Amino acid sequence: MALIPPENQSLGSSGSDDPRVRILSAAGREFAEKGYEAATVRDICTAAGVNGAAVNYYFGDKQRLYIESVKHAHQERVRQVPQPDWLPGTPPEVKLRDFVGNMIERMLGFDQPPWQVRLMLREILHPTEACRELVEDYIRPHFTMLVAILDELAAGSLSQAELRRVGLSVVGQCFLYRAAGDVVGMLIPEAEINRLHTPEQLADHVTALSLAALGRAPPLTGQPARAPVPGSVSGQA
Amino acid sequence: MALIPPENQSLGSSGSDDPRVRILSAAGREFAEKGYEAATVRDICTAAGVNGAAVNYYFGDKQRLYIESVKHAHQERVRQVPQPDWLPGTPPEVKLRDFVGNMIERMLGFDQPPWQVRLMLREILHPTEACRELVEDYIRPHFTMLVAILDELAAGSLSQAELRRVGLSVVGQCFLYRAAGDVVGMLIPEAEINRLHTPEQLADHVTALSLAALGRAPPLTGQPARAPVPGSVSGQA
DNA sequence: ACTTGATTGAAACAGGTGTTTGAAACGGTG
DNA sequence: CACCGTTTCAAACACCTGTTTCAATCAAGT
Repeated sequence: MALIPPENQSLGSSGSDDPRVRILSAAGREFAEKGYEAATVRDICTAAGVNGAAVNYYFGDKQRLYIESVKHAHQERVRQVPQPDWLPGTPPEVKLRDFVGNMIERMLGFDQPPWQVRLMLREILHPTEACRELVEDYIRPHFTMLVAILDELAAGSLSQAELRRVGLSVVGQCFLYRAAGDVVGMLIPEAEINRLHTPEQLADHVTALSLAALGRAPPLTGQPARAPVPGSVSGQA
Repeated sequence: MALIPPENQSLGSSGSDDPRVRILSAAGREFAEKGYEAATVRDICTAAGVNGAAVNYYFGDKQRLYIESVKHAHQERVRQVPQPDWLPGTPPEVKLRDFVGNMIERMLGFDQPPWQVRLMLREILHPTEACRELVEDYIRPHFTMLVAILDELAAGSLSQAELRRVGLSVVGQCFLYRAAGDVVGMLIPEAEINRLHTPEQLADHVTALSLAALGRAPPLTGQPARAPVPGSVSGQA
């Protein structure tokens, strides 16, 4: 009766011989596609090529298997797409473009397995126990980096709270394409999607819009900023 | 054997006497909270105060009940928060602020039951059969209206494709708060959430940022637009 | 009051779920 | 080889699911 599963693997081998990682990988795919309830332990084991009792042997529980698979996918993702790193003195405009491009590539990149992001997306939309770890280890560092870039761009003229709001605006623009990609595909003509909504084009668009909003690039219309219409916005406290 | 359920209700009575709407309402709440698979017909019937066979009697199927409950929630939502309508000659800046405020209120408004939006959100993230109807009846008209407002703001200097991209940027900023609200709550200090992330403040922020990006309001930093740094963005074809 | 149709009710059904069991196979070590 | 803990396997176990059944109940219509 070895209830405590062994931990002594030489690691690194994300191949196919270790039943643990085979189960984790299959579980991630299955959970991402069907959700927690609809994904069955039997299907996962079949896909992993192991016996139905293996998941309980190695993970004890379906719930703990789910949490482990989320963390596994997250770790794989971090390994695949490392955070960008810049030489000192790099202009913040370039940093923003790199950051946005990196985020979009990580969200939409076609050369990477999509199920890992889908799995994390589920966790973001409907948080469970695994979410807090995901935020602290993965999302918060990225967001902090984005806020720092925006701080450089604003040159101290915006408070931390305002910077965070702008950061959420940048993230939101990218996030929509991943989370509501199917609906976006219904709203935009297909030909336009293929031509103008590539990861590169989207990164350019989001960056250009954000820089223009911060006054670090010309407005999208090309026109100079006009005084706002009398009875309109700008109703801040 | 009346397999075809009766349709002849005098309508309007969203009260509690009609078992049909009682089931639809309970089903919407349940589906929104737990998802399609995890929500059980038994719990729905218990919550609705009807017998377990009623859902099959009135809707025939769990799946058809789900579709009907999505449509029901959507119709309720449209009734509760009608689209804004403006007098001719209203400045587009005001229209944009109204539109964004309306969208955020519909997504985040605290005075309304959140389960309807949660249900539609599930459908957007993981579309099923009910999604297409949702897009055509509900989302596309709103998006078309937004694009028209942006067209006014751009004064013809942007193509339809560019306008659509800007529109998605506007929607994405709002969408993030609804879809990833829990994660946003983890990233932003709680005091800041309560003070600066009210629907009103968010609408002001999104509008100001978007107008600034279009050159119809001063940049967020207050600084005028500067020429972009040499080797940076703007790498459009 | 009687009939007729629509609705409700409690119980049962067939199927699939996560999980457990106990024995068989494996792989080193004395 | 015999021994050992570790790992695999097929089968079974409760349990819960959506759905059906069929008798009881209700609300007019005549």
